[in-house]
Amino acid sequence: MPAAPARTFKPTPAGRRGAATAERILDAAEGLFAERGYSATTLRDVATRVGIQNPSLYNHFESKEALYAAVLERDIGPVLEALSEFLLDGSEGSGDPAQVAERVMELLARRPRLPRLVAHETLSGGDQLTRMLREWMVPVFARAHRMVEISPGAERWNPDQIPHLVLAMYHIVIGYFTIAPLYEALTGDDLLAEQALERQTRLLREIVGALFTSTEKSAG
Amino acid sequence: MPAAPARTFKPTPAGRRGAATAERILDAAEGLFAERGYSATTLRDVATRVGIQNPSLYNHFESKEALYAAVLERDIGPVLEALSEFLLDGSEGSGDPAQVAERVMELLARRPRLPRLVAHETLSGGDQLTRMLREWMVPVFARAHRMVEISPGAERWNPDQIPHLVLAMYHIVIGYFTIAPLYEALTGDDLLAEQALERQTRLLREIVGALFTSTEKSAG
DNA sequence: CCAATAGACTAACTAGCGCTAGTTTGGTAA
DNA sequence: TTACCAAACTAGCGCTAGTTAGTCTATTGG
Repeated sequence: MPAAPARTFKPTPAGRRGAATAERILDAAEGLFAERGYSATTLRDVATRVGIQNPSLYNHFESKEALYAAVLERDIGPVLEALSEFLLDGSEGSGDPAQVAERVMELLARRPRLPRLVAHETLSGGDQLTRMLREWMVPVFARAHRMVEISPGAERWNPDQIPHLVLAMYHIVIGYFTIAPLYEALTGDDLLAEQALERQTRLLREIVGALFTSTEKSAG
Repeated sequence: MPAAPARTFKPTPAGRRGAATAERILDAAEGLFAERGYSATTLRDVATRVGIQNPSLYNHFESKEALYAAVLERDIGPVLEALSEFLLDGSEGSGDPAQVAERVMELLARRPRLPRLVAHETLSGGDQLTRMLREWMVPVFARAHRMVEISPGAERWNPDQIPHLVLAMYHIVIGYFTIAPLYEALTGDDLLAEQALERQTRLLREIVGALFTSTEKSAG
């Protein structure tokens, strides 16, 4: 029996149809939190989107904060899991920045709202950032840092530039998903469409390739 | 009533000491809006930071929205002006992506809260983005797009990848300033310190150099 | 079949928001 | 000095937020 993860919220055991409603609530809340951020999202909006009255939310989550935490956990959990699995299992290219970047794009493309949630958090949560985010962010960046250090072409960079380089790659990826709604509003193009996502993945591959390869090209 | 009293026209719309207070209000509001975003910032917080009572704000700004608009305008205006001046006057390197990027870094380093304001806007303002932001964002991106098209090494990119490339550069720059407070909270390092800003500028120069140069190096 | 209960509802509370009204204060100019 | 007025203050209104209490209903296990 695998150890149950620390179930911090969910006051009610949630019966059969209750579990389904909880899921719908999470979907609605995810969308709204991703669009507007925590404080601009009201529970009445969430409830309306679900099609219930707002006090009914309390049958499934004990507070707005708990709902928010549940949304984050549901989204971040699988991504982190898949990512660290990919990184740890020593499968081909798990140490190659380009392939890691590609994998991240793949994972986020399936949860395109997560980057916006993270962006809202990193914007508003300067000091009091969600514990969850703190917990994964530091190790993930540390790992990326190490990966860059041992990548080909690392000698091009000053050691103290590597954190900046990692941040830059992070922002390219997160920023892309984050700006998608605005970009569509301004230009009409959907950055989350399959074609656009492919373009972005290809671009990312080329950028990483251009930055993490010794100046002479060594195709493999 | 006639009796138009001599009343020499006022140099400032607000009285002498009033103008100074308005400036302090703008400073305080800028900080809070940049930290927390619009809806998470209360006028009472702003007033407290200024050291006055919140109704006094209405002696200087007619509403929260007006205050917010004033903050944005005060920050964005000079940057846009300086930037378009640099781009239009045909000074050396005004068509060189690396130098433009450097100039942008310079401008933003002097107003490090502006990127956070913009980030909040682009995150929350999907549909109802501030008019101001809409007005500068599209032309700025269009100009960047054109610059990339005619830059050396443009043949490396598919035409439909160029918008993505521009976005990527945008996100590297904006993201850097945006994440600074969080980064400091997590690592203790201040990304807005002079040294760090220099490192970032150098990094940006190298990244742009690696991406916007024909594969063979042609130093000039 | 009935009692238990998950899960919806309505009603309403409290806190805090943006904002207004009316008053006081202190510097400036006649 | 005195009149004026920008700009501060205190008090509080109306509204909406998150949250709680209590009720009704329909599914379900014994």
